[in-house]
Amino acid sequence: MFSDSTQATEAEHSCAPRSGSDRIASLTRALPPESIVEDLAAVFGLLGDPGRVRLLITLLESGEVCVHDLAAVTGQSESGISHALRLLRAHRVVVVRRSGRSAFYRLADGHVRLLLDVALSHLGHAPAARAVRTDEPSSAATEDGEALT
Amino acid sequence: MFSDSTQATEAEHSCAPRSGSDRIASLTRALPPESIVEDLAAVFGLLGDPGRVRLLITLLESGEVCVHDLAAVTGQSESGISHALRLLRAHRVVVVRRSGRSAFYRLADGHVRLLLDVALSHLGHAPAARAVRTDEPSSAATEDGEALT
DNA sequence: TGAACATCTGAACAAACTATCATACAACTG
DNA sequence: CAGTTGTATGATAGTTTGTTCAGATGTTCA
Repeated sequence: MFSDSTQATEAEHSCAPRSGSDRIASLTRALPPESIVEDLAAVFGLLGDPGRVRLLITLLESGEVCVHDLAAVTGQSESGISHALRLLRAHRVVVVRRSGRSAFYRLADGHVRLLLDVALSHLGHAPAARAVRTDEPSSAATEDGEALT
Repeated sequence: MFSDSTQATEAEHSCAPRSGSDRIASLTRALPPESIVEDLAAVFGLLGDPGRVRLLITLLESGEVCVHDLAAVTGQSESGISHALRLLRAHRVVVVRRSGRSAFYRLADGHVRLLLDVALSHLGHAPAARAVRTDEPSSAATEDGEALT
């Protein structure tokens, strides 16, 4: 886990020249190696497309689905689904089981469910697909979120 | 949470005409509304860039950092950082506190930490920033992951 | 074997994004 | 007040990404 150091150097922080070159150095050192950062970004990037999100949620709900059905459910072309699955496969997000001329895909592990749930709770929506909690009205809209013009 | 229904209709699944139009219908119904899917994808998309990942990890480690220092730590231009922060702010991933001519940013909530940790554990790396386990050599490469040519 | 089927792949184009530069603005300093 | 500093913005060029089409591969069945 990333260490939880919310104490920072804020009080003495000047942000002007010499704001804390040692603090900058230690923060820089704390960054993971670039290869890991890139892997992280790549995995998140995979989830950064509505079509792939629908695809993954479908797999989440049903366990194992073939390409043809994934296309039907998510409303995308079978070619598009195949391309998407290829990317997801390469990053071990999904695994395939082939049987005859069909290919059945499922999630490789439980991480995706967790990621989607955490992101949903960030949005303020309840993490469930159907049981969407509409309480906790719009606490999110009262904050800072200026809608990019 | 998304319901965990790994039992599916797999046995009877034919994938040929009439593979289970009712199953397809029910899976389609189970998909969240498009607006939520798009919000989900948007948030993940924000994490799908190495520069923004470094930025967020820095905030994760230090609590509150000004734009100038974020640029120094993550090795990006101040303009680039400012653009990135604008996007993150719009999606309520970070919040800003202004003091004088400086702007101090911090994570809006704990979700980001969770997302990064889950994604890291998916990669098979230890979730820590510095304590990167280099054992478990390439167990990941033995699976299916065909490296896109 | 030949036709229908399920999936996969490569190439091409449009759309979206990133990085960069120049500049604008507000706040502090002298 | 003029100059400097920290941050924010707009526009642009260059790259990446998603989508689509055409076709390739491998499977089943008559």
